[in-house]
Order: sequence, then C-alpha cells, then structure tokens
Amino acid sequence: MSNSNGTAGASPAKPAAENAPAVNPSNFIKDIIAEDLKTGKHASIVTRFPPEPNGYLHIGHAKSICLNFGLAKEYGGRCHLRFDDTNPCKEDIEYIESIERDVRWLGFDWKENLYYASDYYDKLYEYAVALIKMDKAYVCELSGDEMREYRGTLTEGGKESPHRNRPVAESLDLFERMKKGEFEDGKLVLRAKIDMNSPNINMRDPIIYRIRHTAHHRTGDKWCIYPMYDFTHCVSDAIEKITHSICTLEFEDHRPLYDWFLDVLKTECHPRQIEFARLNLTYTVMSKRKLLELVDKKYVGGWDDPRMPTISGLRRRGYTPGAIRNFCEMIGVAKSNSTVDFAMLEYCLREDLNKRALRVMGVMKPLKLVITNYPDGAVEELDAQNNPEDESAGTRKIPFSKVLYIESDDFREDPPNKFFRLAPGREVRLKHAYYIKCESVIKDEKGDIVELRCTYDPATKGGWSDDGRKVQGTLHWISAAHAISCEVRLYDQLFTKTNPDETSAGDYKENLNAGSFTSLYPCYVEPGLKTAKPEDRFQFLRQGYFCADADSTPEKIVFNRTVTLVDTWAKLEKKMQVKK
RNA sequence: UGGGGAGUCGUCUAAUGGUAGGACAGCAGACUCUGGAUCUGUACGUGAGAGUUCGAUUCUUUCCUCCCCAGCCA
Repeated sequence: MSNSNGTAGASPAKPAAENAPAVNPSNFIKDIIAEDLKTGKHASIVTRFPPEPNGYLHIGHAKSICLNFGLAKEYGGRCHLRFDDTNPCKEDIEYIESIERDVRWLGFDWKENLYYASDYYDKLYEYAVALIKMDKAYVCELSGDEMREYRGTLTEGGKESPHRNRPVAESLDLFERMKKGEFEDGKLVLRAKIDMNSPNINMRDPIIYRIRHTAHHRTGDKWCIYPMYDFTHCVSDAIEKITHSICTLEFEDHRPLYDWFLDVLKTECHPRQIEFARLNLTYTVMSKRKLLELVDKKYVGGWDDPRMPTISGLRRRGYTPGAIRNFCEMIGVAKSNSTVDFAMLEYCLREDLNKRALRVMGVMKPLKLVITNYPDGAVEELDAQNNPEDESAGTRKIPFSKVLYIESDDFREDPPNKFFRLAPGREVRLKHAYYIKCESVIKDEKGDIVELRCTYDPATKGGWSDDGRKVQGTLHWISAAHAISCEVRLYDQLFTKTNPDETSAGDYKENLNAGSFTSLYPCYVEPGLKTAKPEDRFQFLRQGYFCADADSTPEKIVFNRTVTLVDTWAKLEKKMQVKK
C-alpha cells in the first residue's frame, strides 16, 4: 500500500493521549474536595486506587481508576497505586502485572507512588500490639462456627466472647506466639474490642488478624498471620496520607470501623472515606467471582477474551483507552445503584474510533464479481482516502482489476423496497472506483449465486459521473488477484439478557449467549493490511471497526470486529420484517 | 422485623427554595462517493400522600420501592 503522506497504510490508530475527555461534569465527590480545598482542610489531595491482586481489572475498575487518578489530576494532587494484598491464598503475581499494565494502558501514571499493603505488615503488627495494650483488642479462641453463633443476627445483638476480658498480657503473649507460628490456621484470631451489641455487625468485635500458614507472593514465609481488610485499609491510607479514600457503596457500613481504628490509634492522618456506586452494564457480569469462573471453566478463552468486560479483553477487542475514559466521564459518579446501557460504551467507542481509525476495505462474505468489459490482466492503482474525518491521514493506492469480490449482503436478486445496493440491471458505485451495472447472475447446480457479471463505465473513474447520473448505493470491494485472505472474528454480547443475573435456576450461566462468537474465513482485505500488527485498528468501510488479533500469524491475519458501524439499513430491514 | 444507603425521561446524570437541563437509546427529516460521520427537529421524567412557602426535585413528615450488611474475602 502506498501512501501520499508517507505513513504506512497499516499503521495503528493514533495514541490515546491525544484524545482529551469530551465532557468533564461535576459530581458530589468533586464538591466535597472543592470544599475541603476552599476551607483549607487540605492544601492538596491524595487519592489511591487499591486493587486486590486476585483477578484482572474490568470496566468497573476503570470507573474507579478514572475517578481516583482523574481527581488527582484535576486538583493537582497525586494518586497512588496500592495493592491490597492481605490474602495470600487468592493472590498472584500474574494479577499484579496485569493490573499495572492495564492502569498504564488506560493512560494513568502513579509515578513513584506504587505501594503494597504488604509493605506495611511490620507497622500493622505494631499497631495491632498497640491496640492490645490499650485493651482495644484481644486474642480469641472461638472456632469459626462459634464465632458466627456469638455474632448474633441482623436483628439481635451478639454475645461477648469468653476470651474478651482476658488480661492484656495474655493477649500480647498469644498474639506474639501466633506470629511465631505456634498455632494452626484458624485456631486463634486477634479481634478488636468494640461492641457486640452494635446494630452494625461490622462493629461486633471484628477480626483484625488471622493465621494463614501460606507463603505470600511478596513477603514469602516471613508471616503466618495476615491482617484483615478493615484494619489494613484504613491504616494503609493513613500511612500514605491519603486525603480522600474513595470506595464503593458496600463499604458504607464499614466506615464507622474505618474511623474507629484511626481514632483509637490516633494516627496523624485520618482520611475521609467516600462511597460511590459501582458500575453495572447491561448484558454484562462484573463480579470477579463470575469472571474468574468464566475463565476457569472455559466459557471464554481467557481473561483477555474479546467478549470479556476486562480491560485486557476490551483492549484485545479493539477498544481505545480514550473511549473508556470518555465513557467513565460520561456516566458520572453518584450514590444510587444504576446500570448503564451498553450502547453508551459503544457510542464512546465509535466516537473515538471514527476520528482516528484508518479506513480500508474488507469483504466478510465474498461474492465473486467479474467486470466483463474490463481488459483482461489490466490493473489500475486507484486513490483512496484514509480518513475523511482527518485530512492529515492522507490517501493510499488500491488495486482494481477485472475480477473482484464484493459483499454477498450487497446483492439481492430480488431486492426489497429501499434496498439501495446491487441487483440485476441496477447500477451502483464501487467505492473509489467505478460505476458498475449488474448484467447477469451465475448460479451453481444448487441454485446458489456464485458469481455476478457486470459492466463498468470507464467514464466514472474514481467513482464520479460528470453527466449528473446518480447511483443510490456505494459498495466496498477487493480485487481478487490482490486480496489478502484473513480470518474475521465476530462478537456479540456474552449474555442474552440485559441483566444476566435474572435467572430461573439462579445460575447466571444459563443466560450465556451461544452465538456470542463467530468466525469467518476466508475474508478478503486490501493488500496494505498484510503488515497489520495486533491492536492495529481500522474501519472496514461500511461495516465496522476491526483490529488485528494476537492470534495472527504471518500466514493468516486474524481480525476482531470491535464494534459495527451504526447500521441504519439493518434497522430498517428488521422493522420491515416485523411489519410483515 | 436491626443497621446503613438510594429513589429525577426507557438508561445514565444535572438542577441544593425560583423556567426540570444534558447525554445515550428512540422517532422524523436534511445531507452524504461509507445506509458511517455530520446537522436539524421531536417525544419522554421528579415513587406516593400530607405539610411549610408567593413558589418545593430541593425543606418537614408519613408511607412505598430498591440495594448493601450476619467471610478467619476485599
């Protein structure tokens, strides 16, 4: 593929950094921050994104990432990336690496502020000891079952543990021995001494340390006791001098405990926890447990399956970081549970891709078309615009010859009303090329159409006619002799229901969409796409946005359909069918 | 039935006592060498009642609905 401005035809869409958010609305968290800055409560802000490395990041995390990093950027503060790695049983280095990669890909930079809760294990231990010395924590020997029994219920208070009032020195000794590994998993725990009758169950003497003889991915065998989330999180925030600790709604009940620890410990810094509603999307499951199950039980190809709502899946599918960031701005931040229409995400995607994706032609379901009055063996190089939305994208040359492929869907022997494409006796334009007229249809013995015979008008070169003659349709095409054959993978929603959790048997997997993946081969694309690299994005004219997949080989390129173009004709046709 | 939250167009989200606005989706049209993009127009909403007020999405109150919490997960 030649190119008038020197860029390779198959170069990827431009980097996401060029794409500034289109909208920048306010929200209740910004209001709080603006107030804190105005009153002088804080001179600048510090936020954090605190993932547990026990799974891949998904679009819901992207909302939190955009929020936390976005706030820091907007108010000139900083945002930390902190791994909340307090449960070695579920965590893995693989997840740490994927999370770092995904946050970076989304366009955010934590600079030197990369932390791990496990970095604070020593301090956390000291704080726990301090709690015991203040008689605000004790070692408890109740079993798991007993603990549950003593906890009480939603409507009734709990009972105090028989160990609750053991001497401080005894708890100190026991805790020390827990640390030394003298007890088996589950034998003892360290508990905060708060109030077994609190209507808030989180305050009924919550566990702050448990025994786990499990190696940690970062601290190895150094510890066999690990701190719990509620204790770790607030202390980590305080250590890092976080000003606004933003989390999701389900932690609202934990806020009194967050505050209790920091108040009792009298930490210098006492961040304010603020909760917002997590993202839900139609046709999508977002829980880590379910996504992990889809991967583990091979309902999908992996965490980066292009149908997954994971960042890696979206990336592989062809989503751009800019589209995701704009989406996160567009949906806003509030406290009411909500489910965003997937169409909004697709809108952001198309908007972004439209501006930046190079236009090329590709035929999904090829139908052979012979131009009977075109000279045998002749080849013309025609000019084609790379992106009508971006003059600077330049033009390229595409080969034209006697035998072409067009899209099967672009021909109807018996065209319905309002079908503007090719049909017997009809004239249409081949994009960037000529007007052609269908003269005859060739079928095989089964009656299937195998070839079209057409004539072209040499006076319409480039796709224009000087005589004012209009054609209703414009078709994409590929010169058969120059076509690169490739595989195209089409995706649909992974689930058939807007809410996959709406089930009869209680299993969301019954709503899995059996038709969510389709592969087409051979498809034909322009010769310039031969060098396409994974994640290179294109618009296949009239069809949609596609990107090369990592499964591509030098012999066969694989394209993923990222998203279709808005298809007014398909909508119209569907409507006409419904009418019938 | 304990505690904590939330209810604004179909969906997401503004309006913080003064004209209920925007976006997506929908519908209709214009334009177009992509039935894309773009542009124009259009329909659609304050959970219910009572109260305060000249005036209530906003304040008070009663009710209704939905979500979260009884992991040694986060």
